[in-house]
Amino acid sequence: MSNIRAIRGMNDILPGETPYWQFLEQTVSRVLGSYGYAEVRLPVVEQTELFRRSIGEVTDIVEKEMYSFDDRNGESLTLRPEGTAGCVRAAMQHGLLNTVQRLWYAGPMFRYERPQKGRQRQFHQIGVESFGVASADMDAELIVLCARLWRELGIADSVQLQINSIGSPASRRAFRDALVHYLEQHVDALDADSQRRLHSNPLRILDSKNADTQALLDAAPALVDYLDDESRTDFAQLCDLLQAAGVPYVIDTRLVRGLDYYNKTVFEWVTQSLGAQGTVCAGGRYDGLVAQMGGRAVPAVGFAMGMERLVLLLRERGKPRAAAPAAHIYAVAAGRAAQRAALTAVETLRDELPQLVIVQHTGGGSLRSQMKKADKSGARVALIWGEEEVTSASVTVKRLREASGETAGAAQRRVPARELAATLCAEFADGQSDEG
RNA sequence: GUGGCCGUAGCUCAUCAGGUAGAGCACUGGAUUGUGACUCCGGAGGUGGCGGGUUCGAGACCCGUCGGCCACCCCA
Repeated sequence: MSNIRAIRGMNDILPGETPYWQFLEQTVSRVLGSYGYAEVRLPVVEQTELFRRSIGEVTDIVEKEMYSFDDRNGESLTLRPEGTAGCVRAAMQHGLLNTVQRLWYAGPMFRYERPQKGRQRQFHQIGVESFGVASADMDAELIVLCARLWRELGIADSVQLQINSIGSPASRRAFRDALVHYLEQHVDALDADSQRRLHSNPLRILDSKNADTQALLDAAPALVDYLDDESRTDFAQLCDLLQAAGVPYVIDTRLVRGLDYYNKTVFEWVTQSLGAQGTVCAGGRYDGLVAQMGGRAVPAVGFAMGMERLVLLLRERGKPRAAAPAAHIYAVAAGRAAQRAALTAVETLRDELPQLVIVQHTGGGSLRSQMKKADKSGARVALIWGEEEVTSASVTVKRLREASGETAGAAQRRVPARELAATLCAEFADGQSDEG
């Protein structure tokens, strides 16, 4: 085996996997489309500055996880670590923000992290962003949309919704100061990671996994008590709408988000069945980001789903509905003349019966070995061309998966070439095209 | 960046007190010079992740390194 391997944390998605991805992509595209969201396709590379300014200088992503490099002209570029920044940039650049915009995108993101279950260096997200609506009914729309998506994907039982409000920047600042003030008096009781975060990113201490730290937080100032009136009423409205829509949720007052641009509503869909990386979808409001990037003040909400994590859930739930189609027909030919006849006949067949999956044997070999391939392809019918068929302008049609009990005589017959399409049409008329 | 576990054929794994590797599946040829599945016979495929050390001798022991998995951190 060659020394050249895929980069750590950047995985190949092989034929056994792609049906799950296709099912996911098709379902997402359909559901989002039905809510009036339009797909955008954005560059994978952006100016490094874009991410520094939007995600936040002191976040782990910007500090140590970005794949950055200098372009040939010396400009610093970065493989996007998340999608929102680029989406905002594109919307601003092309003047899409004069009206309400509902957008979505899907694609690879890059973060230099240690791989583990549900986490890799190149991973894929589906992002959904809404611009221009400040009220909580928009937040509700996004969450309800998620809930529908989980139902369509068949994983609704596996995920749980957690929501919170982190308030306006001003109220969060006030809370932050109070929290730091409180924790500074208990520094020694904090775990090492939380001590480090105390001044860099104190809000993150709230969702520390350390039990002692969590105990300490019980007596700490609570984010809820610092919320501004607007955040409070908007959050109440969101809860009310979710209730009306029948979407269950739990309020997690310690839920915060890692990226700087969030405000007000934040939410996460989490699962128990993915190990330590249980967040399958997360997002929130980011009303200040567009202005911060130099645009008008445009309110926005959005979220991102981790496709690898969703695929893991789909796999747990068994076969996807959009499986790769097994071959219906395998075409076999012995000899040069037969090969010519087979190729042209099969091409004609594809014109006449485009819904059939026809695999044409290539690579020669004995008829026997070709038939072995036919069997392994999973095809229900083999078409056989040999000398006799060529001279008599006919084809042998052989059933490979005869239901037990049927007469052996029906298993194989020779039909005139011009009747082939009609014969196969009848053969597959039951509509049961295939089963993996 | 830190920690734990692991690294033998394409895949799943085995072997032994340290004495130059084996099975199943998959692949392939044949048993039927025009026909698959079941069965039978044969074949190919491994520098035992890589490098060093101990030893008369190492896949098995030691060290290093690379890679994988999981966890911390962080996040989708």
